[in-house]
Amino acid sequence: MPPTFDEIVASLTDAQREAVTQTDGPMLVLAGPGSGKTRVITCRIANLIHQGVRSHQILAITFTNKAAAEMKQRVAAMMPDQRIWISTFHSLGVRLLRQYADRLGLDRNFTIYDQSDRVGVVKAALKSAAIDVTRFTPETIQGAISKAKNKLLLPHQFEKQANDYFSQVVAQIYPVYEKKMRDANAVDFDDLLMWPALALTKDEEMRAELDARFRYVLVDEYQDTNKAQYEIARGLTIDHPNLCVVGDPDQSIYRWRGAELRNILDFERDYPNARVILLEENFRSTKAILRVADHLIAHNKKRKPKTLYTAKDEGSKVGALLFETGLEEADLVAQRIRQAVEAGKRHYRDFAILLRINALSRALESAFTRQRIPYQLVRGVAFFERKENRDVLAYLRLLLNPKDDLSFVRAVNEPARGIGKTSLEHLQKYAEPRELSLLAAAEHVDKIPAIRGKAVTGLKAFALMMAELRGVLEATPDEVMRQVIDRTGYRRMLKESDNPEDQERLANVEELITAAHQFHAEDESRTIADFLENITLASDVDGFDEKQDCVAVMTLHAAKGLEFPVVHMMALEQGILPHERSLMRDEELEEERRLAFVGITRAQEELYLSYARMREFRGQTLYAVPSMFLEELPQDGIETSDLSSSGGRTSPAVNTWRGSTAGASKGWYDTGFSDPKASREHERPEDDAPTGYEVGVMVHHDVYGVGCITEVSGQAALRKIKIRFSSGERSFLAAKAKLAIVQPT
DNA sequence: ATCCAGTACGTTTTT
DNA sequence: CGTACTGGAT
Repeated sequence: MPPTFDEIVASLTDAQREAVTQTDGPMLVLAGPGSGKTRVITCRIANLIHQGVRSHQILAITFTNKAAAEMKQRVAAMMPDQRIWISTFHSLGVRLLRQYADRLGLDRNFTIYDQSDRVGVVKAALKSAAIDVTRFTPETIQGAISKAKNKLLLPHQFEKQANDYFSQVVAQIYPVYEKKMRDANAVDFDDLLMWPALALTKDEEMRAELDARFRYVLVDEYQDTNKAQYEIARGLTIDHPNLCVVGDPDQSIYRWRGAELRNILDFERDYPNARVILLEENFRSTKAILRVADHLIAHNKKRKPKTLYTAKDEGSKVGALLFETGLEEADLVAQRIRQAVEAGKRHYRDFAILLRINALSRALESAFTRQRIPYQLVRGVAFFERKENRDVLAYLRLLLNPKDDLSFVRAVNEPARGIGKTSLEHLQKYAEPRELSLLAAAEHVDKIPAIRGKAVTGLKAFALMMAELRGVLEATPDEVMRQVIDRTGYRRMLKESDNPEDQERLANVEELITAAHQFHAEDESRTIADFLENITLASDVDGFDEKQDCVAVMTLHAAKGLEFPVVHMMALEQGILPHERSLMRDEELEEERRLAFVGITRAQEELYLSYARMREFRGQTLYAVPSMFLEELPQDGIETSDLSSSGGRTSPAVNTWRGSTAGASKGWYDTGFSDPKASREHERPEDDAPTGYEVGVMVHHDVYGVGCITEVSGQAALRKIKIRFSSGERSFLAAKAKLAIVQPT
């Protein structure tokens, strides 16, 4: 029997209850980590409904789709059958843009470009504006445009305040970029916030309409809102200032993305009669963990101090673990996890490994695979970023939005249709002055004399095929996907390829059909367009499934809002955490410290901070300097163990390396020995005695059938090979496995 | 037009 | 170390 609403309210602390029951007027909830923030928000929503507020008058905004889904579920548990609008800022933006498309001068079928699409647009803009900048990468320029948009600066406004050379270059490209976006009927992530924000500040009629519609607005993770998001929240709550924002300045980790800590710090200025509630009691972590977190974050100067406390036990000491190398770190952390599970103390799902950068996950993946430890890498969108999947999705995007030139270029010659670089350039030259999309130009290919031969028939066939496929769009998402894969020839291309990697690509593309099917099965009203939108707006954590019994591996950013019994934070080394690019500026360094704080406060019972003496980086092994944050922890609160293979015997004191070489500022020191590849070269006599087992060779196994070798490692008796069968990947000792090489026919 | 091999290049974090 | 792009050969 679930508790009644009254029982739930009764179980809240005084501060929490006040945040839940004071529903009218502006409210700022400063919620420390683990202080029951989500509980407060969901109870507040439930309470509003309890008081008779209509569910469609409530808008709750979260940071990720996962958080939104969770919140919906928790509200539904208390107040069933209510349809409350809970979404991310970006999803809200999409809905507003589609709803008010006419008013904003947008076509309703716009495509949402992700960052890699945007880089493509910048490249195209550079090309068509004939600007040749070798000094700045398209990525950097894209980043600057993104920043401008976060600040709600349109091209002409940006130009006015472009003082340095870089900004002036960006100012030249920004309007071209915008033109291309409009021509392609595309919007980027920032547009999803910028357009609604500008509309709310400029179109009073629209603003008042929306303000009246959303009587109660709640914003989670308010410390991470940027100017555009601020204006959206503000614009919706002028006539009905029932805005409740929840956040923690100490957990602000998106400054680089335009987040303005000022938004939360100045809330009381914007809403002078705001009620401020502090949630300082932590219900998540042990005293030992909380003390470490508190001590660390106290080193930030630009900060409002607050006291964190918990009624929980002291718990075990926080462990600082030193390893010899990054590889050992991964191996031994994996081993510790496995031993705890095998001893029956823990489940795999109790563990999380938190990393500053994604690149660190490689070593872990290999350690987990070797030790047969189940894990999930929380990097949800990676699957859709594979070339083959992007290709297929490009077809779909082009079908839904024929003006999407970027997708046209991507799809038109994959599989090959004889349309090369020169033909495409001719097509572009024809289309641009005529304000035609590339697809429309392809339909007129007869009028373009410069295009000849195979390219003519190829373009015609492509245009015709797209026209035919457009008729399929009404089918279910999975059926549309299947038709696209089949009728574009994409499946055939992969199937007939003799490159073994293409068989995996085929499997991935087929997985898209399954994904579309599942998407539809969850809610039958969803279309293929919804599917595409969902993919582009998905965040990394969205794919994380805490019910699966495996170790979670993710970045510190992705971990925000989650909690785990045991947390391992890895690579606490200068240059990684804090990241080398933050070392120059105090504000960025403080953000790194907050990032560490977020990581530490994810832990409920046990926390381990690990680092290594040496770390392989970009092919060479460098000495690492322990993170300055380790020195900022209460020394009596942590227990340091040297688990390195040398046991600390041979290593000189870390301090003797400091500040001597050029690498000092970055925190890296050359170890003086060359990269491991060189030494591996010595011990590779196995290449002289070929066994026929090479990557790409097809083999037959008595049990698993035919598979393809994906990896060969080790030598002689220890030579191992990894084989991918249709049933999955398996490793064998080459000497023992009953394998026969299948001769290609 | 296409393919491949060689090189240049860069690497935080993400909706 | 890996990928992405360029320039050469076919």
